[in-house]
Amino acid sequence: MRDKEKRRNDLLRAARDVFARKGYHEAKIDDIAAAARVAKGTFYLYFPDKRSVFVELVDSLFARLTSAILEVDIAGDVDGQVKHNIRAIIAVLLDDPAVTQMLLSYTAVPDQKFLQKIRSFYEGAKQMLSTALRDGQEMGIVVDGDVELFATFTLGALKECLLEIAMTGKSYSREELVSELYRLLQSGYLRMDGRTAAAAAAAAAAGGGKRKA
Amino acid sequence: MRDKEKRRNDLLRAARDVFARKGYHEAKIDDIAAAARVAKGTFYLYFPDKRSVFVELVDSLFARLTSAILEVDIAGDVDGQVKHNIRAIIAVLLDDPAVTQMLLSYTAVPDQKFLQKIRSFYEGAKQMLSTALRDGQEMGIVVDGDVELFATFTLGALKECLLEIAMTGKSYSREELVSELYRLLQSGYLRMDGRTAAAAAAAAAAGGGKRKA
Amino acid sequence: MRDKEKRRNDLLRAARDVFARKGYHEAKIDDIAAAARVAKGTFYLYFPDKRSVFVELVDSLFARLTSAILEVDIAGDVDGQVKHNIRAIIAVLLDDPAVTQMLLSYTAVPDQKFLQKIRSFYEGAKQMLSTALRDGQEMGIVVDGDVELFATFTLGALKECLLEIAMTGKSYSREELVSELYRLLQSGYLRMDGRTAAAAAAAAAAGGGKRKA
Amino acid sequence: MRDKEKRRNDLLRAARDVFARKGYHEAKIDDIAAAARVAKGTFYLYFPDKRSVFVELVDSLFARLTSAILEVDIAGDVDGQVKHNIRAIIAVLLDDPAVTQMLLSYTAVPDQKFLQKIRSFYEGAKQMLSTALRDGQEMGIVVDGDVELFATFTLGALKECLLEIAMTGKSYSREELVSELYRLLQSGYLRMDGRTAAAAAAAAAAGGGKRKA
DNA sequence: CATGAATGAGAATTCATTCAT
DNA sequence: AATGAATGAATTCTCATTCAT
Repeated sequence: MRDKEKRRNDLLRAARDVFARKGYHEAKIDDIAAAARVAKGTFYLYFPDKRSVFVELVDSLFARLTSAILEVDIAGDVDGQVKHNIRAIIAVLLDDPAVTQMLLSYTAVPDQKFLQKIRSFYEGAKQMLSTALRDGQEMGIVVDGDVELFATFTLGALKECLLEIAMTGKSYSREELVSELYRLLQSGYLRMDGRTAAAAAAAAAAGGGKRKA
Repeated sequence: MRDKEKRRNDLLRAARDVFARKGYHEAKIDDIAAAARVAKGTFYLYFPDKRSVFVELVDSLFARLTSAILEVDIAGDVDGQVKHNIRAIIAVLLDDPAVTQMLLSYTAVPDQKFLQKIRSFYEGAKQMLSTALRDGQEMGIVVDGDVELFATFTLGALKECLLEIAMTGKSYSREELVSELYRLLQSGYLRMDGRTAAAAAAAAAAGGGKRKA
Repeated sequence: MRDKEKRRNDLLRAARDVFARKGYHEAKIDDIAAAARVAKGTFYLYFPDKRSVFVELVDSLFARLTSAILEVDIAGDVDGQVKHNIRAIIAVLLDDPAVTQMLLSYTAVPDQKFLQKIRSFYEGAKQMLSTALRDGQEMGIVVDGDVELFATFTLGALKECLLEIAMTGKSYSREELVSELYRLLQSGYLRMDGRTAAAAAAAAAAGGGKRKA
Repeated sequence: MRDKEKRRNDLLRAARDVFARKGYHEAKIDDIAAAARVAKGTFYLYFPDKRSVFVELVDSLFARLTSAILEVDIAGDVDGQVKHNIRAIIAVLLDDPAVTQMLLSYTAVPDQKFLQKIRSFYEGAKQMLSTALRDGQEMGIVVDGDVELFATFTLGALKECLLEIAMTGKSYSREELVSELYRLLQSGYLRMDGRTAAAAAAAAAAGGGKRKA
């Protein structure tokens, strides 16, 4: 049992490395098996096919991302909670730069169906953010304008930063990164005079907060 | 004579559509030939191999992008020039959403070498922007902080907007888009009091202005 | 008419050169047409297919060889006639080294069927020679032994000499070559005391003489 | 373990037969695989490509030929050693008539580079022989004349004999063949009065003896 | 007649997946 | 469970041949 689990993880890790290094199509089952030091056939004892390892890797990153993000409680220390979320996202993604790269760069995706899945993830994030920003506008803490454009803008900025780190291995101190990103969000399109509203928008911008009226 | 040119364009267009629809690896020569309503062999009369069509498509977008951008003359109407550049970039990319998608999403790139090329393009853009922002800091019109991070942030935002438009076909009026983007740049990390300085930084943000003094 | 003939010859010559330079399979119709400075389609106005040009080239060499060789008249100057035949063979083959190379080296033959044809040509030559040698043995001017082996030996020697000349372009003076070959034939397995018998065998060795009891 | 070796040999043998029957270009991987009763892909588990099987077949014959030939020691029983070499060459070539055919007839060679290799093999043999004959002339046991021509003549004779046997399957008793060939060499252009000198030249003619003093 | 663009059958090679050991 | 040899569908690219202009 423990052994099976271990072997499976070995394969996942091997696959992740090979995918990151060569991209999905250039990564051969032979490469993955070799990297995991097992025979090619063994791969198929743990995964039904090539596609499924890739999907599992990205899905697991999705999942970690989702569970790392805390729902923001407006009654509490919003500022801190937002920073926590940013910190958590960064931690999750930077802990797995190889998969982050796959997720963010779209590079080497198994097929159109999977690409669709990634897109809808972003689409969902964008929707959440847009809604939060629209609320912010009503509260007067977000400047007038097309909130969907604002959301796209924000998401793109975040993606690019994380992608660069994942790809170049450039190592900002995480705390530095968190505060810089936070500042950019704040001094960006936000014109806040109260911390609550700012937090609401920022939390949304961080990608995972569930708003509460 | 004219016929050959036309046939070549048919093939380019067909390839572009199939690449956009299926991604590089899923696009088979048969698909491209079928889309162009010619036999498979005909494809090879116009292109040496599959890779080269893809490269040509993206290269030509690069070229159009490069030639569309005007060098900003600080002595003149900087504001207008910057807006012109944003407008030009948008025009070029939106005129060819399929290839824009390939360029911006990195989706299914033929090989590592080509991926390198795209990356170095972005790297170059980021460098230009960073330098401009650093100068802006000296002039006091850009807030203190890591300019490379600012640059990454800005580029990502721009890419995401254009990518979304390219992929969803969402049709902002171009003028609306230009002014929103411009405003986002301005009200972002920029803290300007004179138009010249703002223009300088914004021009750089637009990706192509060469600063003078 | 004259024009058609000329164009046909241009193509034959072009094909010969390309075949000699690249071998049958590497020689493309495009190459031949280009060498003849005509369009690819034109080739097919003069030859039904690729194979047929090759066959025609070799067949024509066969024909020239056959017609160049004089039947030896035992009553006359046998010595001179034999030398004439050797001279003629050499002249024919060295005048067309490219095709000689094809014929002799078997290099790049269109298919098994054609190879068969070349083989049977040699087989015939060998049979003629064997018969002549057997007669020579009866007359006591050829040493005892396996005449077919002698014939094979002789033919091989002749082929190798001509092949080398055709391939390396080494230019013996033809007269020198004739006398050396003649001497080799004479001082080889022949042990003659009368000129008649020697002539009979030598003529046969030269490949074309029809014996007369 | 043993199985892999066996499968590899099956493929080599199958390839050899198909090459001999159809020639290099007409031999398709499908044919070879079918002859070995394996799937097409299996071929590529044992050989990187079509060319390499061909090369391996001919190279291995080269190697067997080279290792079969003993350096002639002039102090010993030269006559016997020369006969041994002739016998060895014949044994090697007749044990593998299919590959002998490929080697000797040049039939359908994979490419120009490979042709070059075969040619340089013969060129080397010719050079060795020429040198030996030149020395023989100085010793007065080889008639005056162009030694390169003599060498070419000799090599051609040898090749033709072996080729014929390989192709027709004509089965001389090997011993008969050896003595006939030896006699032909001796009673050919050689005019010897002592056995040593004769042996020296003959050894060279046999293709592999290195002369001493 | 000449042209050369178009064709598509055909070949080599790859690699995900299967399965006997 | 593990192995790795075998499979063969799938894909790219070639080039002799055709045929509309």
